[in-house]
Formats: sequence, C-alpha cells, structure tokens
Amino acid sequence: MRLVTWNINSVRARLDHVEHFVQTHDPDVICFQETKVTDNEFPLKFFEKQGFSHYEIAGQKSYNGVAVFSKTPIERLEAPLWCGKDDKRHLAVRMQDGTVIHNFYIPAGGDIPDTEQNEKFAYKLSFMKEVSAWFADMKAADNRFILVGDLNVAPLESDVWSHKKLLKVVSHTPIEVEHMDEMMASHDWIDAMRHFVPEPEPMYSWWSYRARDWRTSNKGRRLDHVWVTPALIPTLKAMKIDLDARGREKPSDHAPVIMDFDLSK
DNA sequence: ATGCCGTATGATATACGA
Repeated sequence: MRLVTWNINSVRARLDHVEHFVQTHDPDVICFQETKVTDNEFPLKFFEKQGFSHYEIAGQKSYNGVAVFSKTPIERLEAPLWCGKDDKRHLAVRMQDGTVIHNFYIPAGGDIPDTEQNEKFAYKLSFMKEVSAWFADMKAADNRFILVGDLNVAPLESDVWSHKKLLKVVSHTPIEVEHMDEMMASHDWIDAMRHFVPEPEPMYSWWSYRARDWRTSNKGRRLDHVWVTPALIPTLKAMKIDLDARGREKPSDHAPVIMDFDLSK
C-alpha cells in the first residue's frame, strides 16, 4: 500500500501537479491538506479519472481543508470538533483491512511564539493538547493507526536547516516541540520518516517560496509527518520525499511524502 | 530568515502561510 501525504496549497491550482504525481508514483491513498475549497466545488471528477473512486473530503472556502482519496473503499470515522472550531483540519478514515488513517492539518500558529500576544499560537498549542488527550483515551496495544499530515512542527534539530536560528521561529520553538512530544507519547506513535532517515541526517519537506533557489540554499523544514502505532512498524517498507514535485512550475511549498507499507504483515 | 512569494477573495488590497 502506497500512502502519500501532501500539503497541496490549493488543490484547484495544482491539478496538473497531482496528475503528474499520480502517473509517476501510482499511490493507493493520498491525504491532502490545505485544499482551500468547499466540498461542492471540489474537483471530484478529476480524481475519479485518476482512478480514485473512494474519497472523503472536508473543506471550506479559502482556508484549510483536508481530503483523502483512495483506490479501495474507505469509511469515514467520527472525530471531535477541535477547540470547538469546525476548521476542516482533520479527517479519520478506516481502510478495508481495518487500518485507520488520521489526516491532520495542525494550525500554523502565526508569527509570534507567545500565547499572550498571539492567539493563533495559543490555538496551535491547544489543538495539539486536545489531540494528545483524544489519542491517549483510545490507546490500545493492537491499534493499527497511521497519522499523517502537515503538523507544522519540525521537532528535531535535523528537521530544520539551522536549529540555532530557528529556536525562536514558530514551527521549531521548544514549547511546540514539547507539545509534539506529548502528542507522540499519547499513543506511542513512531516517527516513520525517521525510521528511514535517522538523525542527524537532515530531512526537510517544506521550503519557503521566498528563497530564490530553494534547492541550492536548502533552507528547509520537515513540517510533514507520517507516524504509525507500534503494531505497524513491521509493515514499513520504504519512504521518499518527492523533491521533483517541489521543483516543478508553480509548485506547492510542501513536497509530497510517500510511504510504502506491506499491510499483510 | 520579518524576506526575494504564493493562494484566495463579491478582490484592484488584505488575510494567511511558516
């Protein structure tokens, strides 16, 4: 099973990118974040043509929005209204074999890493707190859960181009890393990307649009994640961050992350 | 990295991203 997570930064602005990606990599399931479109405006016919007959979408106008497309049937699961907001940042689905996929778009958190001065930062931390409590409540040793998405935190030193320079930059501050550590501990989540690229090897999935030459300067951050519960560790087969997608004309600022599983194990 | 950019919107400026 080939699973992809991709912050697409507007699905309608990126259909040619999706088509090229699907033809090149043939994923079975794609989890999108930042679709930026209401459900009734979603280009569903395009995805059906690409071979994805099964989907769940949760969108709104302009901001946020998540979607899951699958070649095999998926069933949507109930999930909370995080922080009391219907912000379209989470979709939970179950595949036919019982594996559950959680697709998240965690709030970016604004510019100032201070909960007093910046309510977006407070919202980001509260969101992570609520997610942690929710997963802690449903913890069971045999759960086969996958959590993917744009989590908007680069927790490790080697997840950013300069640990020192980003310590006070939202996405890599110690308080955010603490909240992410708590989230990981809440269900014994394993960082499946780091399973394949251990520290201290740098690993990034996002590069700012503002860099003149993102590939050469390589001032990236690893904001996109694939986590699995311990029962799924033996099923992990391969991982790739598709830098080619980031290098195409008018790309998303996030690269797709591809994870291959052997779920028969 | 407070920026050299990009997306969306009853838009010709503004909110948001990170």
